[in-house]
Amino acid sequence: MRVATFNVNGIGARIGALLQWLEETQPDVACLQELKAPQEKFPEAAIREAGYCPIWLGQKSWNGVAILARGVEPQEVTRGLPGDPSDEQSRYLEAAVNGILIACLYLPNGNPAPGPKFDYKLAWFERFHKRAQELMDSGAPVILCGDYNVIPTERDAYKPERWVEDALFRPESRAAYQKLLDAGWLDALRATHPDEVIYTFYDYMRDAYGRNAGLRIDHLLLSPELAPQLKAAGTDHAVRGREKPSDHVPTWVELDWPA
DNA sequence: ATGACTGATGGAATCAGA
Repeated sequence: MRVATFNVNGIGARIGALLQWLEETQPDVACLQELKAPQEKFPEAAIREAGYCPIWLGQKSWNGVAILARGVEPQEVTRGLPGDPSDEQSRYLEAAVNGILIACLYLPNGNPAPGPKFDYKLAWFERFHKRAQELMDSGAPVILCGDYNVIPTERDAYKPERWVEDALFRPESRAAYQKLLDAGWLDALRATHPDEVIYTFYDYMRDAYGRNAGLRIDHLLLSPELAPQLKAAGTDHAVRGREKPSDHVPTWVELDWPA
């Protein structure tokens, strides 16, 4: 079973590239972030024609997440990150697919830091810690995947010294990510590629992709129950080099699990 | 420190992204 995550940076602008990628790689589950579309503008028909059943949480202009399952309806578990009813940003969805609990997240960017946006990021992270622990305690096989907006370590940035003051790389952000790993979640890409330079984001500006000036900020974290089933993980790097690409690269895990 | 790119909104210029 293959589970992928892809920050599409606008489902409207990216529908062609998304359908091509789905057709080529046939993930069993695809988690999408940054739909940048209101609920009613999600291209449900086109995605169903491609063989995928979607659930989604939209929002005008910004954010927005979706979970697509190939040939089966995702069973929605949670809509929106629990813990703050006043939070109106569409950044979190959970669904069960083939007996695996899939959490799709788009963690706040947090810049500029310090400031209210960084405070929101850290508060969001705390709520996420709480929810992640509940899921782990349930004993179910779980994948937490999406755009974490965290550069975990120095090897995950092309020039780490340029990011030390940035919300993606500040000590608070890294510590919050590390806390997940300490709790027992497995960073699937790093686990399967301990020393490799792997990036999942390239800025549109100054030919970042051509210079391989990237960041690794999209992550798939496996619960201890699921970790032994990890067979492979990687990125669909070439997708970033096509016409009208997202600035993020699709990222995936392959699990020894019946699809 | 700034700018360059891109998408959405709204129908120009601005915000947000990372």
